[in-house]
Amino acid sequence: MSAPTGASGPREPVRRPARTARTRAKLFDAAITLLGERGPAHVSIDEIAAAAGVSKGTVYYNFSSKADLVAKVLESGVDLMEERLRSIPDGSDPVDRVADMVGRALEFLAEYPSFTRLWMSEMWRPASQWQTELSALRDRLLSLIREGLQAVARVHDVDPAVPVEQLAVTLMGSTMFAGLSRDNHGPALERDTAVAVVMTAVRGWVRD
Amino acid sequence: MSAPTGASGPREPVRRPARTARTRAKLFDAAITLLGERGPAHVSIDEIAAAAGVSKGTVYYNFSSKADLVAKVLESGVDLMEERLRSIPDGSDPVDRVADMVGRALEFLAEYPSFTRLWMSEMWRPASQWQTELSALRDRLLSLIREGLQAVARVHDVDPAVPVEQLAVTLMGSTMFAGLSRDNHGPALERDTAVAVVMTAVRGWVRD
Amino acid sequence: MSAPTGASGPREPVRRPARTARTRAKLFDAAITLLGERGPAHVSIDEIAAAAGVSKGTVYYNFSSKADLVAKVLESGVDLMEERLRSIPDGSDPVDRVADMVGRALEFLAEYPSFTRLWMSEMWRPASQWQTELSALRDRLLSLIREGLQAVARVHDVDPAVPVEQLAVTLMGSTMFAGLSRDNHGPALERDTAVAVVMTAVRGWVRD
Amino acid sequence: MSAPTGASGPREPVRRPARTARTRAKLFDAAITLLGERGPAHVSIDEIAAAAGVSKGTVYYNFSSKADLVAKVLESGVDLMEERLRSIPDGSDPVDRVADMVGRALEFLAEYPSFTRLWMSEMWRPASQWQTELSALRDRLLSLIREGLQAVARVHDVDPAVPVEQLAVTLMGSTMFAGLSRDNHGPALERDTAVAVVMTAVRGWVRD
DNA sequence: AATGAATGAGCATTCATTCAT
DNA sequence: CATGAATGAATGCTCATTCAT
Repeated sequence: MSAPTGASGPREPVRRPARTARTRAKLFDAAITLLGERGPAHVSIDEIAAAAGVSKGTVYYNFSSKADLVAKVLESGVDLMEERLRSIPDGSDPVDRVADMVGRALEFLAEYPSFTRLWMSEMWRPASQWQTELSALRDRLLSLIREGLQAVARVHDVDPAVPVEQLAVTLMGSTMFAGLSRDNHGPALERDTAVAVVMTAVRGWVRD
Repeated sequence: MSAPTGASGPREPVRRPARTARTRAKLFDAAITLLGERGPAHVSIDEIAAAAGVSKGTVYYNFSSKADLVAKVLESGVDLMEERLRSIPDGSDPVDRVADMVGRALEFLAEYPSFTRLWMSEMWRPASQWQTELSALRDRLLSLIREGLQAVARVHDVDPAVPVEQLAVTLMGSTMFAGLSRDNHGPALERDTAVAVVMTAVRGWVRD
Repeated sequence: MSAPTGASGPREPVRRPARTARTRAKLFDAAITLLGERGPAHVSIDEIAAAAGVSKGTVYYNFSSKADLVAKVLESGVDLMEERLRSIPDGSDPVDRVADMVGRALEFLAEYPSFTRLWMSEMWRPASQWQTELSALRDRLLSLIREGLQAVARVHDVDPAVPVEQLAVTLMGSTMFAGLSRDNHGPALERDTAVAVVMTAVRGWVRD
Repeated sequence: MSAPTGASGPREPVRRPARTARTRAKLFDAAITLLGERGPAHVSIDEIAAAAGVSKGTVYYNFSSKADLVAKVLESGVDLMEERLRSIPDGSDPVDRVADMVGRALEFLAEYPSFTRLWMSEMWRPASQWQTELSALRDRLLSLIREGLQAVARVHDVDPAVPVEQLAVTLMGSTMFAGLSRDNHGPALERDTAVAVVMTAVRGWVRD
């Protein structure tokens, strides 16, 4: 299973970037899987290096520290997820668009269960810890959801007692728990059913 | 702030000298805070012992291993939360009872933010890891929610496309994310508003 | 050869100090030898532990870091040397007392050649590095020499163009180089001859 | 401040492209400073390369190993110092010539404090270590001093109890300590005073 | 002549765990 | 009950060195 190397792209216009890019991709792949399965603390750099087929030194040549590697992996995962959620075609009813977002998110979570677990367990740590702004990553996704909900609020009559901001947070929670639960119990749950379950909240919010 | 040592229940032959009980309480307190703040992997037994004001040996006199300590802490937290959620008076409309549960859960999460964070990041780990049945703990809470929802389904017309089982999972997700978010952003969000936000899902489910 | 564990003494009145004291002594012994022979950078903690017959962890149980160990070794060596130089009986002519000091210093250097080399190579490092005040250690010895010279100046007519302060520094240099040289070329050089050579400077200073 | 690259002499076939020469000079400069400040063990090739503004590979293109670089730096420093001390005009009283040597040495040490510190801390290491013959370097300087002293002995009545050989060693020690001390305490000490202090030993030796 | 990516051995340090007292 | 000294396996990280380009 390939890791969400997403937005890394052709970053440096240097002389021998191909080699580096390949190395990094291999590391991302290996890292995401291991980190997600056992959690950062229970995976050693040695293991990641071995899984990626490079030497330990190479990890440190490409990432400044273990924390940096974890952060970069998390970041690239969120990049990729965001990209997917952003690419939803305009036009349909805002509620359908939110449903689409939820569906795509669930797909993504099913595709990268390791990322999901990793993201889940790091997400709410006091921001300081993995120096990257985990909260910034979180906020990027939350903004996306919020925007979707705001679009809904613009064309529908919604419960004014429910702050969009907060609804976005709970929606994110529902989606992630649904995704993790699906992963845990096998593909028992249809994608559409899962979406329906999560969307229940949106339907309860809209009062038309 | 004291840790949720509460419901450890009459697990051990009660006539354990008082000293032990006090020692354990101190350890639970210290452990819960540190573990929640930084995650089990980033807290050493030394630190916990120091924070509890006992020697390292004492930790091992009272718990068989670090994993055991973490498991016991998690377990006692879930015990306490469960107890609180169970003690909801009968009689009112099932929807109100679910709302009450959500409210109490949010209160609990606010009271023990460290436990919340710890629980959150361990919750979805492949069950093997901390040998305790993390999933068993999860299921105990999920059952509670499920029962609440089933009671709702018994007296209300609910969306048949939404499996109660799954709705319970997403409700748990919403609640925990709401709780964590509240903790992160200060007490900005009123308890009742938070409850309303989470309950949106239930309202969307009920079709009366 | 035993290390200059000197002033460590019965430091802590704790419960089981004997074991600790013995462990530390073994470590000092092993450390001084290895550090002096190859320099701190070329001796690993593993080696020191092995030479002392303890485990690596024990080193860290007793010293907070490698730098700390080096610093403590240096300190205890200087302690011991100072002690020896201080114990010179009063009464004789100040010049003889200085000669006595030089002689004892040379003896000490011959006794602990490893310490000598270590001390020599660390002595003039920019004070910051081994956080201990290396310069403080240096100054302790310099003060001793300076006092000896001042006593000389009090009863003899000395060259006023030569600051005592500076003469002390050069005397220290002569002595250490003489000591190292003696160590390098075997015991070829008699103690008394070596003293005479170093004392040449004092004799040139006194103009009676 | 430029490093004492000076006397590297006509070692390599002179028609080495200018580029190499410049590269080496930059490396010498960077190396001398860093090595002196922190000691060889605490300076990495990366740092030296960076400070010299070249890539790491370039260091290895120009020097066979780190030890080689250190050795070459040391060697070229001693070369330069020796050159300066040799160029003292004949004619005057041998004692004055020795004083002149001491003065020039002190000047040199003040000019290249980094070299001084490096030289000082490596000087007395068991010869094996930096495979260069450190002792050979030392001996070159000692010979110079010895010759100066022998000239003195030829025209003056000197203390026969003091072997010239040994006096040379202590003179070297005095001079280096004086130099280092001057560097440490700022230029507080006049050159001439410093010379006078060191020369005290010679004056004590001459009995006219 | 120079570079930078990759390497892997080496090392300081941490930490759960044991055990004699 | 409790402690603190000791352990040793595990691990993050550094760095001299190599080599294809």
